[in-house]
Amino acid sequence: MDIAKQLSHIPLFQGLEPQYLETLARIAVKKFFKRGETVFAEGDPGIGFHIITSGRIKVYKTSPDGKEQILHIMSQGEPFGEVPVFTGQRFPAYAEAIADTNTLFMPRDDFMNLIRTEPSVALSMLSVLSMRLKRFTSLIEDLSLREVPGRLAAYLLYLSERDQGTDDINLEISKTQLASILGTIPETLSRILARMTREAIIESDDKRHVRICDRTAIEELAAGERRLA
Amino acid sequence: MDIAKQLSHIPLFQGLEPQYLETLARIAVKKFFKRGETVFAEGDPGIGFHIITSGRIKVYKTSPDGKEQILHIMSQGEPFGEVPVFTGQRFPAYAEAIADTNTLFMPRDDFMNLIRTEPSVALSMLSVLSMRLKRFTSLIEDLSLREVPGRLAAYLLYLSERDQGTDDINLEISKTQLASILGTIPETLSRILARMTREAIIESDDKRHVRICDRTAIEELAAGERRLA
DNA sequence: CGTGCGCTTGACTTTTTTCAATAAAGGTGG
DNA sequence: CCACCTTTATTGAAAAAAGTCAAGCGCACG
Repeated sequence: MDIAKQLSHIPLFQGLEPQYLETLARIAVKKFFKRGETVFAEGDPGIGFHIITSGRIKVYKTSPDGKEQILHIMSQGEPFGEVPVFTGQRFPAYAEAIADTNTLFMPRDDFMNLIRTEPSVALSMLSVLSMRLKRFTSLIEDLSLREVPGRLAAYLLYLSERDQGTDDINLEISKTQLASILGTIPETLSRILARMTREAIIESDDKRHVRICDRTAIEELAAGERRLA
Repeated sequence: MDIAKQLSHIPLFQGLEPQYLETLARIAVKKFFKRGETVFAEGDPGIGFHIITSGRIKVYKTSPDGKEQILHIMSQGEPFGEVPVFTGQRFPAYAEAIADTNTLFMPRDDFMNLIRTEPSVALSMLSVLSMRLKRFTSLIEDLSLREVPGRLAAYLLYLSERDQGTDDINLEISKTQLASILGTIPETLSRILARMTREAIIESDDKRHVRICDRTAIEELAAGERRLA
């Protein structure tokens, strides 16, 4: 597919004039990653960043003994790996394809040149990084100030809201990965889902799906006004 | 003092041409906050950001029951509160002066105009936000993958390194605030400092000072290769 | 048709928090 | 300069939350 056309659908480049899209299209490199493949590792030098055109990527940290904390899961249209482009340092985390994924790779130097001549791209990128800081802020708040049931409740509300307030939530990821997003382990998540089911707050099958039965209870859990028995 | 001169010392504006410094100086507004005063609250609209010229600011989140997680402590030359400038949304956290503090306040619209005409400022700001993302990444890693002794050890190493590798570390903040940075409570921190002292890894008096006695042990704790008895 | 991975559950351990009490330090006003 | 009061730090005992280890189930995939 035509790269310029793909680029024109990326939020980061919305409103960019066609001539610059052409420039970008010339410098962008198509890449493909098989499910399970590592895109970059913590400590790798960051010579550019990726934009996802299809598939899904998880960005995560690991502990010496193998536990994993997912920082975000990125899908179509989202850029990732930009931090070392602007700090000039190395990747602070790992990235791995959790589905077969196509990306456009933007080499650092070319992209920096574009930014120098095209302020709207700089502003878009500032917005992207700021949104990400905001999300990290929430994640830190969750990890530090809430217990796992509260984090789970907040996450379910977030997914529900993103899908127009539906009660039928498609997790889209495995429960093991959900545990890693919530900063816990599968056993703990499993137990808490069981408790919430027992209290008729949710229904949960094993098919990456959760149904909210008592939204008020979920909201109270997320707000810390309620606890599970 | 002359605002343009103050601005010329701010890393964010290094290398900016004098004419732009003059422009900035005209739009910047001097502000003063007394120790304990709130600079902004979570949810406030972000009509601009601050740059610290003297003093110290803590940026933090709170839980319903009053526990507090410090996101960062900012001092001279550092900007804070930029996120809503670029997201167009509200402040995602609180900011409070923990010492008498002077800032330069940069109104959003004027600053955005500067960025549109001066790419070097945009690049500086991208660098600032990227560094912050990197630090948040570490904080998330700490909170999720390490226990409190490991976090404390990593923090001590960070402070030591920042001060040219000295063994005599000046915390500069109260132990209550250190606990809040580490994502725990004063009691837990106190106990862990006591255990580390008992094992002759550190010496800790109550005067915002810690001395590293066994650096290897600290490094092993930070790397998760060792645990306290 | 088995092998493996994801998920669940139970029993147990570890870590951290909570609650309470005390001690020490620092600032304020007389 | 001292008494007083608030804040900060420490310690113990008990409770709660989450993690570890181990076992078992079921479904998907080769």
